[in-house]
Amino acid sequence: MKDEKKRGRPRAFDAKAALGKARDVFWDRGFAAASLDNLSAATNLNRPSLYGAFGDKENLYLDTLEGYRQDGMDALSEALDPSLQLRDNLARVYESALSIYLHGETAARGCFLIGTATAEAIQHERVREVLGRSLSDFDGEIEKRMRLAVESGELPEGADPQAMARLASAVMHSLAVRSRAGDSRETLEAIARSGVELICGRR
Amino acid sequence: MKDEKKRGRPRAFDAKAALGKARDVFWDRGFAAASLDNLSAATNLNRPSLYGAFGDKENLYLDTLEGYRQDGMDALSEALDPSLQLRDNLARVYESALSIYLHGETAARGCFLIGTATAEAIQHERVREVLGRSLSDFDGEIEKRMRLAVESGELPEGADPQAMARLASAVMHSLAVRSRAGDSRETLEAIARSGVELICGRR
DNA sequence: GAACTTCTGTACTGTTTCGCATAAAATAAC
DNA sequence: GTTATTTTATGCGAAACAGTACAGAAGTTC
Repeated sequence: MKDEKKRGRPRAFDAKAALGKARDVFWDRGFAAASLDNLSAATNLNRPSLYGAFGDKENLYLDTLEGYRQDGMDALSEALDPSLQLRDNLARVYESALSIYLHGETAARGCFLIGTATAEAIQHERVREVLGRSLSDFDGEIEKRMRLAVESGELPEGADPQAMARLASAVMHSLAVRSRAGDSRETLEAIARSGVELICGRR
Repeated sequence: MKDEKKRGRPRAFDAKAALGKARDVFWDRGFAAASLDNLSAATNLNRPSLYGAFGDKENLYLDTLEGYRQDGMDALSEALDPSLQLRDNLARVYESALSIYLHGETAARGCFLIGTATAEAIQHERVREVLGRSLSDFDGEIEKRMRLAVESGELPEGADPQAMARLASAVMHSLAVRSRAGDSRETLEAIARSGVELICGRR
């Protein structure tokens, strides 16, 4: 499927790597403030190459958002390994999120989606669509794990898996915002810990 | 203090009203995508008047952020009336937030700070500062109420007021993001309700 | 090897951007 | 009324912007 040799001159760059570089530019500057010159410089691609591969700026941005969403869902599924306790699952979810948001302890970038797509969501319907879908997919994946936890007795019988999942997500949304606002790793880790405690009960 | 008649030609506009109009533009479009033409049209002010009154675009934006922060703190203090139960306090906080975020049921704008300042926080240090201060002031105000609740026995003795306050804020951060992502009022109200339940216990 | 197809680099276009220079208008102080 | 001071309106200007035309380069297919 993907190795059908297309004829004509082949690409001299790796589209996936270029998307990653472009994503970093959007992540730092937001969609509106990122210029095609910025993107061109970061990817080492001329504007015509960018257009040829990804379409216009909005399309390129949507592609980076979609990639981030996918990566996030993969990390989430991994963190929610049902052979572990729910409290460990949640702790892993937050830890994995923070490792992305804090980006190596130094510059805090927060969540790419919440940090940049939120701003564009009003004016750009397709951005709002990706953002909304990302949030609800995230909720849904956690909800599945919550449902298991109710069945297995990890959570009390009357607990509402959907509500619990949304609150677990809420803690992550808060980490996303706060890390971009400059909060320290210690503070964020403390919030994650107390979130786990509140949802799963004290050990 | 404020009525010292300055000489020279007096202003033909109400600066506070103009700030409100400018804030609406930033709220919809974000800082970077809002042009001075947009702002000038919305406020009915020429660009030189805007510059004279508020300085450059970033300064104007910072002023609108600061005003929003103030309004938010006022609304928060009012909602946290300590003669009511903590659970009613929180419910009022979320209700008041949603009334702003949803803006009359139709167009969901979310939170002005979280929806727009987050995007600029990396590149603009002064924006990050206002955002960080807003978040921590909010936490602090709720924490005061939580401390009272522990003293009065509304919360169990061992409860950590700071942690509880940050989690209460987290629910609001999530409402802020989700409303801008297009979630329905019903969904958001359900999340607010289960947040109150989780923090204050079932009735 | 010839023909065809696709990609890359340069350079361009027309628009939009922010911020300001300049001059006229409106008030206060004298 | 005159002068000083501040605000308005028009409109400029230099830079940045997104997107593309075009020509040459680098492959594939036959």
